[in-house]
Amino acid sequence: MATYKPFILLNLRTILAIYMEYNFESIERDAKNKWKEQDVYKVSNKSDKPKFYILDMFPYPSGAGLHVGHPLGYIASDIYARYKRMKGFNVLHPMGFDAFGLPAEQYALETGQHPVNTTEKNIARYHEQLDNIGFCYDWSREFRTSDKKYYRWTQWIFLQLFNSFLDRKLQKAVPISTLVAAFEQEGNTNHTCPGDAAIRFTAAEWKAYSEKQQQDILMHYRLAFCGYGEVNWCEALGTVLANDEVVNGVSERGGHPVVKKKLRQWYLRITEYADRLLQGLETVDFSEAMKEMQRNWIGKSVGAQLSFKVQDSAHTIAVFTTRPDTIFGVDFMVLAPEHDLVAGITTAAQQQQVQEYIDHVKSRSERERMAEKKISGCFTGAYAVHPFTGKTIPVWISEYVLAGYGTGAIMAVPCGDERDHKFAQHFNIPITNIVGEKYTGEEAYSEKDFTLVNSDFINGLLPKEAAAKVIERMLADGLGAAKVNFKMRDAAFSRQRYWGEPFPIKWKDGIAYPLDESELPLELPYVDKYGPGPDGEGPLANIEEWVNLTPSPSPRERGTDIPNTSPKERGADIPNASPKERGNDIPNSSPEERGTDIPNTSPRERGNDIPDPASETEHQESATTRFINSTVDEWSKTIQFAKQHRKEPTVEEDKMWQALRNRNVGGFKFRRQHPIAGYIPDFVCLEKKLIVEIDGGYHNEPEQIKFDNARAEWLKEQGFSMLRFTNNEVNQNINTVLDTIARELVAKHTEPEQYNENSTSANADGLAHSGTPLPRRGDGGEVKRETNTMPGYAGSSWYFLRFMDPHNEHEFADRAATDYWNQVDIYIGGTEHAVGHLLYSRMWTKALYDLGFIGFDEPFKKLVNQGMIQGVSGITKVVIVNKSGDLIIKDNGTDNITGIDALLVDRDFHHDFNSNYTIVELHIPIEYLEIISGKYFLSNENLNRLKKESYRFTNARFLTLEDYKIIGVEDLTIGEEGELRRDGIFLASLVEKMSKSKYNVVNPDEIIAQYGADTFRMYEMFLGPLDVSKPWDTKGIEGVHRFLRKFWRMYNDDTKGWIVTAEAATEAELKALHKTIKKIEQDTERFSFNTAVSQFMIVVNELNDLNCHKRSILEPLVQLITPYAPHIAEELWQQLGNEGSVVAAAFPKWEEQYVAENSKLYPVAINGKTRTELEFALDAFEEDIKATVMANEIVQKWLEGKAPKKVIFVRGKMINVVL
RNA sequence: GCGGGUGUGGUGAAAUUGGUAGACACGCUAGACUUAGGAUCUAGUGCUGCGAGGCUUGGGGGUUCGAGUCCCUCCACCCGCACCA
Repeated sequence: MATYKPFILLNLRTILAIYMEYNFESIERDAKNKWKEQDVYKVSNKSDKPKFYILDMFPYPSGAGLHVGHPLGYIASDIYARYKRMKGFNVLHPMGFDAFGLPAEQYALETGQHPVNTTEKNIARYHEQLDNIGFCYDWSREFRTSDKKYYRWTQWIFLQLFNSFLDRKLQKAVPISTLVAAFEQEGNTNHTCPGDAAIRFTAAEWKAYSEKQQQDILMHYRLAFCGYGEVNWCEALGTVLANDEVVNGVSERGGHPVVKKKLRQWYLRITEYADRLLQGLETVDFSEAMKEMQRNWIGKSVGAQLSFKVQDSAHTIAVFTTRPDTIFGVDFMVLAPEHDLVAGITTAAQQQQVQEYIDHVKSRSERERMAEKKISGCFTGAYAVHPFTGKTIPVWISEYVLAGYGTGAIMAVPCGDERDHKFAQHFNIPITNIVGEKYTGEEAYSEKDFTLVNSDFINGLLPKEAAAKVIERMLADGLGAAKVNFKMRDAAFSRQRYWGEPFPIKWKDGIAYPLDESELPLELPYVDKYGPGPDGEGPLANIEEWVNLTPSPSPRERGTDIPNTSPKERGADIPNASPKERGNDIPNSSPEERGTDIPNTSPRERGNDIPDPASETEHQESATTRFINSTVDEWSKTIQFAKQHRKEPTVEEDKMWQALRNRNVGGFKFRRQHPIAGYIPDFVCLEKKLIVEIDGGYHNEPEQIKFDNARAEWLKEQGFSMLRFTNNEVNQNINTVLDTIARELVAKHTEPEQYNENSTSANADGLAHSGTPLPRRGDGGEVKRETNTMPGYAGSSWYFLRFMDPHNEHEFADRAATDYWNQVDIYIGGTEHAVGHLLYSRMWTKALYDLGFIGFDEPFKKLVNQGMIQGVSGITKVVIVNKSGDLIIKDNGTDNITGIDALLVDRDFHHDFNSNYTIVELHIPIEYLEIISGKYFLSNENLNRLKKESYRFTNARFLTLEDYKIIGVEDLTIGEEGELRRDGIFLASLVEKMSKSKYNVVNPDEIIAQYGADTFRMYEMFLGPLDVSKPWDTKGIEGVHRFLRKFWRMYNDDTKGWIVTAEAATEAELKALHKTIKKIEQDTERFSFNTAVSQFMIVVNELNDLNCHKRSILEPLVQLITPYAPHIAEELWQQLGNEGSVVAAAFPKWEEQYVAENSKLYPVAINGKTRTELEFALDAFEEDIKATVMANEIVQKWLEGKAPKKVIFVRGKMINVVL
C-alpha cells in the first residue's frame, strides 16, 4: 500500500500515531480499491477446484434502499463464500436484481416517474450500498430481470411451459405436440384432462373439432394456460388489489370499495407437479419447518369426490371430502357464496336473503373470511338428496367455504367437524350422531378411533374400513370416486400491470398463439401513463399501436364501436387536455355553480384543449389512449370529483337519482356521477350504455359547444348514447322523463363488449359466474397482443440458472455451465419465501429438467433461513373527522374507546364508517420521531414537517383536551407527564417487519460511516443466531468496534507503531490460537456466526492477557478473521509483508496436539446441584475419582455421615452424588 | 381460522449429544490514568439474603440421578396464507 511508504521514510512519530490508529475509513477504501483493481472476485466456469454455489435470495431494489435487515443474510453468505474459497473451492457467489414489480409501478402512479428510471436509480443505490459492506460478489455476472436480455429467456421458458403438458403416466413434462398426436390416434382416453376431467373425446371427435375447439381443449392441458380467476377489484383505483390491501371491504389506500371480479388470467399448472414437489422435499436439505410449510401449502388430501342431486332440479352438487366414512352424518351442505350453482338453486322465497348475504360476502377478502369467528350463512331454500338414504339435506351458503378450495362445496358433518358443528348449533340444524358415545353433543368428535353407528351399511366399522367401503359403493352406483385433492391451486401467473414481462402471446379469434422464438424478446413498450386499461385490463391495453397487430376494418364496415383509425386521424376528435383544463367536464365549483359553468378562460388560452388540425401531426400518441387514460393523477382527481358530486347533488339530481336507483326504471342499474374515462356523466346505465344528463342550461360558448360535441362524438364511438333533460323538465314532470328513459333503454341494442366496465356485473348478484360469456381478447378477426404482464416471481423462478452463464445470447444458459455449477449448494433467505418463490422455482426447475434443458430437478440443495431484522414502528391511532371538522364517533357500546392513545386526526383517511369505530392505527415514519426515555415521541414541530411532506397527514392535527372529552376520555390531563404533552405526543411502538410500507426502515449507510463496514458486518453477526428474528438496535455495536480496535492494537501500537515480533510462540499462545481456529471453523460450518464473533473476542482477550505480539500466532489470526472482517484483514496482511490479497489466502488448520486437554475440572453435584469442583486427569480411574469425591470435605458435609445411594460419574462431564 | 417460528438477567445472547445456566458483549456501579474523555485499563454486576444458603430459562404439570434442552398443557409475541417480493 503506497500510502505507507512516505511515513516510514519520514519516520515522524506523530504521523505514525495517526496512521497507526485503527483508521477504518482509509483501510476499507484501500482494500476495496485493491480488490477492484485486481478483480479478485471474478469467478471462472472452468476450474480444477471443487465447485461451490452459494446464493442469496434475489433482492427487489426498493426505493427505500437497502435496510439493515437485508445484509443479515448477505453477510452470512459472504462470510461462508469467503470461507469456502479459502478452503479451496471455486465459489460462485453472484448478485443481481429482481427488478420488475409493483412498488415501482405504484411509485410511477404517484409521482409520474417511469419505472425504468426509478429502478435504475434504486439499483445504483443498492449497488453502492452493497459495495460499501465489502461483499465478494462477482459483479461481472450481475443482471436484472427487467433487462430484455434477461426477460427474453423468461419469455422463452414461458413458451416452453405453454407448449408442454404434464404426462401423468410418465410424471413429467412433455411437448404438447405429442399430446396432439395421441389425440389424433386415440382421443383423450389415456390423458385425463387436468383442467376439466369431464372433457372426453375420441380421435374422430378430435379431428372434427374446429381449431378453436381444439385449442380450447389444449389450453386445459398446457403447463402455462389461460383461464379466468377472481380478483379483488377496486373500481375507484381501477386496479386489482392484494388480499392484504383490502381491509373491511375497502382498499387500504383511500378506503374505496372493493369487489370480487373475474378476469382473464394466465396460470401455471403447478398442481400437476404437486406430487413431485412433495417427493422432492425428501431429497433436499431444508429445515423441517420449511418442508412442513410446503407440505401444508400443497395440502395433499386423499378422499372422495361425490355428487348430490338437488331435489326437484337438474343440478347436482359436487363435493370433495376426506371423510367419506361420515356420509351418513351429513346434516346439511354448504356452498361457497360465489359458487356457480347458487343462483340456479336458490328458491324465490330465499332470493332476497341470499342476495343480501352474497352482497355482504362480496366485499370480504379471503383472509377475513378464513379468520372470521362469527358464524354467518344463509339458507338457499334448496335441498340436496342423500345418495344412499334419499334423505333431504338443506343447502346453505356460508363464507367459511371458499370457492377456490376443492369443489367450493362441502357436505357438512356436524358431529365430526368442529366448524360444521358450530354452524349447526348456530342455525339450529339437527345433528345426526354417527360417532356413538364419544360424541357428547357439546362439540364435534374429529378423531378416527370409534365405530360407526346410524350409518346403514357401514355400521360397526372403523372409519378407515368404512371409507373404503363407501368409495366402493359410490363407484358401483356411479355417484363418485376416490380422489386425491390438493389445497394448492394453480399459480396465477398474470397481473393487470405494466411493470412486468410481456407475454409472448398474440390472440386471434379467441385463440392464444405463441410468438415464434425469433420474435423474442417481446419488449415492454415504453409508456408515460400507467393508468388501468378498460375492463380491468392492464395499462398495456391502452397502447393500441402495440396491442393491435392487424389493421382493423374501417369504421363504416364494422360499425362504430371501436375507434380504429390511426391516432393521427383520430386526434382531431378527441380533446386531450387534462380534466382540469377541460374545465366543465369536471367541475370543481359548488353544485350551484356547476349548472351554468362556462370556462372563463379565453379560447386562445385554452387553445390546446381542442386540437387544431394543423398540429395533429405532432400527436405521436393515440389520442384515444390519452382520453381514456389520462394521467393517474387526473384520473384520481376525476374520481374525487365524482365522489364529491355524489355527496352534493343538486335538487334535480337527487330527485332523478331517487327515481333511477335500485333498478326502478326497466330493471336496469343506474350509477350516478360515474366516471367514464375523463368524463363524469350525471347518470349512466352501463349495461345499456345510456347516459342521462341534467343541465341547468345548455352550454353556449362556441368553444364549449365544440368541445361538448367532440366528447359526445367520442362517447358515441364507444357505443354510448345520451339523453339530456333540463332542471325544469325534471321538476315539472319527472314521469315523462322516466318514460323517455325507459323507452330508450328497451329500444337500445348494445354490443356487450365495448366499454363495459365490468362485463360480469350484468348478473343479478353482481358476482361473476363461470357460465357467463367473458370477453376474450382478439375476437372478431383482429390479432391482438396479450396485455397482461407476468408477476414478480416470473423472473425470480429461474435466475439462479442465469448466474451460471449470465451473458449468453443464444440460450438461457450453456448446458456445460449448468452441468458444472449444478444445484445451488447453499441458498440463504427468509422464511417468508417458504411457499411462494421456493415452490415456483422448484416447479420451473422440474419442468426444465423434464424437457431436457438442465440436468437436475431441484434448484436448491440446502436452504438456510435467515431471521428477520425487524423494525420498531411508531404507531398512533387516528380519529377520523368529517369535512367540517366534527369527530365521527361510532361506538356500539360493546367496547369502549377510552384506551385510545390516538392523537392524530386525518380528514382524508377514508375508512369503513359502517364498522363500530372510526379509529384506525397509522404508522408514523420513524425519521420524524425522537426517542425520549425509550419511547417514540412526535413533536409538534415534526408533525408540522410531516404534514408538509406527506399527503397522508395533510389534515392531521393533535387532539385537544376538548376532543378527548368528545370521545369520552374525561380524565386526561395535558402536561409534561404521560402520553400527551403540550409539545407533542408519545406513540405506541410495535416490533414488526422492516418495510417501506411500515415506515420503519433503517439504512445501514450511517452505521457504516460511523463505524466502518467490518464493524457493521461483525455486529450484524454478533446480534444473535442467523435464523432468529430480532428488532434492530444499535446497542452493543460499540463493543464490536472496540474489539476491532483491540485486534488492530495487537499489531499496531498507537505510539510505537508496528509491534509484531518473530519470537517463538508459547504453549499457551498456541493453545489459544488452535482452539480458536477449531471453533471458528466449526461455527462457520454450522452458520453459528454469533458465537464465532464471540470467540474472536475471547482469543483477543486471551492474547492480550498473554501480551502476545508474535507473528506465528497473529498471522494465522488474520487469515482466520478474513471472512468476517475482510478489510482490516487485507490491511494487516499487507503489513505482515504478504504479496497478493488475503482473499486468496488459505484458511489456517488447527492441530489436535495444541487443542487436546489432559485434565478436567469436574463439577461435583449433590442431588444434581453443583456444590464444588474437583480436577482429575481425563484418564483417571473411576474408582479413584469416586474415592476422592467421597473424601471431599464439602461432600462430607452434605452427606451428614450417611452413605450415598448412588454416585454417578460421566467421564469428561460431571460427577453427581445421590443421597 | 390454518400453518410455521420464538420466549433465558436491565439489553443482545451462550450452553453443538439431557450433565457447572447466564460464556461473549452492551448497559450500569466503583476505581486508575488524564488538561480533557464519548479514549484506555482494573474490579464488580441474574434475583434475594449479613451469612450459610435459597430462588431462577414465558406459566402449570410430567419423565430422569440430573431438564433451558425430552413429553403434555396453557399463555404471549412474530412471520406466512396465493396481486409485496
